[in-house]
Amino acid sequence: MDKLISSLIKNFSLSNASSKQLSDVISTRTFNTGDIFVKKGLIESNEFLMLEGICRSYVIDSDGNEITLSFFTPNKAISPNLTRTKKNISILNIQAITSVKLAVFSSNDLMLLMESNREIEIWANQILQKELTEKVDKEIAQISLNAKDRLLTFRNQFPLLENMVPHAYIASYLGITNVSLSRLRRDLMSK
Amino acid sequence: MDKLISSLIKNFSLSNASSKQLSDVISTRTFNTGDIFVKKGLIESNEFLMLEGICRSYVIDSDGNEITLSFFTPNKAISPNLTRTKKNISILNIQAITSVKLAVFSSNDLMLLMESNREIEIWANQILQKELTEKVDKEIAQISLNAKDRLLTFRNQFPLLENMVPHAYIASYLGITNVSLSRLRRDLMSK
DNA sequence: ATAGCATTTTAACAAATGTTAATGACAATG
DNA sequence: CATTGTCATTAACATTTGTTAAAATGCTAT
Repeated sequence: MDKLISSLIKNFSLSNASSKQLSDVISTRTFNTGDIFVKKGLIESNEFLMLEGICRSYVIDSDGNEITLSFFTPNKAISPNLTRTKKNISILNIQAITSVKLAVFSSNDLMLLMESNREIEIWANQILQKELTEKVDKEIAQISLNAKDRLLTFRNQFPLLENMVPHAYIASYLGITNVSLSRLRRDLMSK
Repeated sequence: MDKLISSLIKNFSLSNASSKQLSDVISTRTFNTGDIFVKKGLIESNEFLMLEGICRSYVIDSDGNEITLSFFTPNKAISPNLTRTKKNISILNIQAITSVKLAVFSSNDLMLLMESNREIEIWANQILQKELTEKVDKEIAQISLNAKDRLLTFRNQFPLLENMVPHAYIASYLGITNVSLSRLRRDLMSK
């Protein structure tokens, strides 16, 4: 548990004291490649911090296709519960796409800590606002950039992902087909 | 102010008592067509409820084009402050696209009321969650539907808007050009 | 009413992206 | 080490969407 505390301090920018408080309500969990640990339609009341591995959130569209909404990499928070539930029911799925290690704590415990610890309150609100501005940025990119520029933006944001996760996940994240992604990769190669 | 209270009760599903409490911190404001009353980069700490007219939120992309992110119609809340600011600075613009009448109150007043009145707390959280799920729905539509189906979805969601606001606003909301919108309108006519 | 301006539509063509199907690369398995 | 299955690439063609420019329409202020 010592390692968790130092990781919170170093990678999630929390003070020593706040990390200790948080660690009291945190447990760590591991999942295997492919595990879906948040499921659309089920009650969900936890928060997650990425320690190791890669995850994605996704939904199924009206044609039955999976659409990746976000990727999560180490030392980032997974979207706050508030932004991915409706009446405590999850509106999306979250899947481990490598083996992953997560810090897990209940939204309720976090709420209590936020009330008693100003630093944790600020920290949690920063995570929430980051999530929201990322959503706006993604929306603007999706509307104003063509597929090639969206891929370049993606590569910039997630330099390692393209070689680590199935391209189908990336294609749906970019709003294009697998075939188009492959074509863009070739076009960008030759330069 | 009586009219405001009855509007809150009827159109925003608040109880009589809660409406009264809210109305104590609410003032109404009117704006003219074209007025930009929330500006990107400026401090912004108010919440808005739509009473009359139509508004939109928008940003300027890297090519200098305006991109409409949302439309707001009567008896709906404008996106909560939390979702459109970063460190209390607005990340987008909000503009009246007809003459509008709004109910305005400070985010801080709302926070205080939420702490003392459980019903208002639930009401405000519902507005926030609705905003967030709408964002996810929009993202899914943008990725998984072609332009024609996005237009049909838009018409379903805002039956009157297409005849009331400049098509350029709608086109950027749908992620297409004005010319494409006009073409789709013709294609859909002939059926 | 009309001149002037902004918006919408139309047309012709170019570019981007989707669709389908075949091929290639690679890892897992018997 | 052959076989199978999954994923990525390629090719050919179809469709959608973008671009540019001109024409039509609508709106506003004299």
